Amino acid sequence: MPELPEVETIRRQLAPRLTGRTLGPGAQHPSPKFSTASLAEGATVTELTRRGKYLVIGLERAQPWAWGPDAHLIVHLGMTGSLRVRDDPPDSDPYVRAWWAMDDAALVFRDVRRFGRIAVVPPGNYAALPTLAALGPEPTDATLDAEVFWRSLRRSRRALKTQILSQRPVAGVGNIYADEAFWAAGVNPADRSISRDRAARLLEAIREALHQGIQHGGTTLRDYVDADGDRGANQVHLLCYGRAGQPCRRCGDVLRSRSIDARTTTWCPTCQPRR
DNA sequence: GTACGGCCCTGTTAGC
DNA sequence: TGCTAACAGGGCCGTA
Repeated sequence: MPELPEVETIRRQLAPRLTGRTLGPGAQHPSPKFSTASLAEGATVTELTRRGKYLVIGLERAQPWAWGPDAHLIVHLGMTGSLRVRDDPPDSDPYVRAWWAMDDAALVFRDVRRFGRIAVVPPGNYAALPTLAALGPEPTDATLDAEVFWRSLRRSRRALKTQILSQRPVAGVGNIYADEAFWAAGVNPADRSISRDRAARLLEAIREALHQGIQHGGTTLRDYVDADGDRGANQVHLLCYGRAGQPCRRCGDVLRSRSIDARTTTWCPTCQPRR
């Protein structure tokens, strides 16, 4: 499931292939989650950026939109989404939710479970995407220090993992990297409060987990492929996520699993005691 | 404003 | 073997 490292991997691959190219006519799934993709037709790609798990594709068009000559094509990959430049027409693939012709190729958004999302909006106007509009700072944001992070976590009494998955304290962390970071920091994900020192460790662990994910081209458990259609390599480096019932790599105790906020959560009862 | 539960969606897996 | 139910989960929305 694409989180920040997977989206960043795709962004880096697609940026040189899309920048300056014009998106031609294509097709869209009728769901409102994808149908506005047609608004990008006729536009030229100016840049590819990323906010959290959202890919933000800058567009400009000679014939302006209702709001002006520039727009953002927002792509969220959901759980099973992929965005690729393909040579072959995607007509026969039932899981393609949107595509745009590009000269002799096509930009193709494929998403089996339809948890993904596409939107064309005025630049910076993300009202149609509430989570993006209220997104917390990027993990690399220099203004996000331990103090800021700790104060953000202190504002709520929800489980710490729920807060991290909300994308508010920091952007881009999903279930996999959250489990990895909580384990690395020795913080119990079900805790509802955290000390300043432990918040600092958790923030550092989140940054390290995401950095490692990017270095390995993302994590592929089942569906994720990058813009080349290749699987990521980070899954062999996971130390906690998906290892319930197996021994902790740090202390040897058996890792446990429970549901937090309807997300399967794996943790070590010895390394990550409740506080 | 915050917390929480339910829903969307479909391939895979477990259980009978 | 074949069927059914449970499961996976990011984001959104309605309700309390």
